[in-house]
Amino acid sequence: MENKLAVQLLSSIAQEARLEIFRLLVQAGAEGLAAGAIGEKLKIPASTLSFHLKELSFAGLISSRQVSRFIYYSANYEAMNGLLAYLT
Amino acid sequence: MENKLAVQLLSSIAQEARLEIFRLLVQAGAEGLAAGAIGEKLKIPASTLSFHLKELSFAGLISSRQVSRFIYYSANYEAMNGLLAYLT
DNA sequence: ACATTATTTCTATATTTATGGAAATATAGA
DNA sequence: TCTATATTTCCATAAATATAGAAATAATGT
Repeated sequence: MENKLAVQLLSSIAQEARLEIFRLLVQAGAEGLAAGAIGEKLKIPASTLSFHLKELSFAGLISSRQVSRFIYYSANYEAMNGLLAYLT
Repeated sequence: MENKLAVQLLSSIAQEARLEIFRLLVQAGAEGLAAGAIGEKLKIPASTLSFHLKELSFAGLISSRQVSRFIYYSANYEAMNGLLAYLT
């Protein structure tokens, strides 16, 4: 992994809301959680949440899939493991 | 470890210059490196470097000790390990 | 087609963080 | 004490990031 990529991954979770979101998604497991459920659980306004989800997605730490009108987000363990490996 | 503390640690290395500094100090081992040597190696102006070193110190990721006119900085492995543990 | 619900994009604004020159401070040798 | 060198603090400025309301888009069932 390269420095810049590592910084991107780190930046994406170096933020309270995003770290909470990520950890919540880790707990949620493979099925993940719909955006609305995340926002409700963490009390984050929809547009703010969307901004953070985009950041995490862009960094590759989470992925999403559409289920009817909902968009389910789930944690990407591999990306996180890659980061941990780089830091060690 | 608590969320806010983790964010603080993450923020301190979620920055290109600081991640480079930290990694350089990990390589340097227990003896560490003087501020000037770090700045020279990484081509960072003194005042900018000082700012970043303060950030890393504040987060507890590095520590410093004075040796004559030099200030040697070294990596704090424990802090990093604590962070990694939290993220896993 | 319409109404409903979920999510995102747009936009402005606020806040935080980074940068580096100049001046100040600290340490030590002559 | 004077001088040289190392590092930090001060300061202004620039750049990046976060926030959230309002409007737009998307998906679905009726």
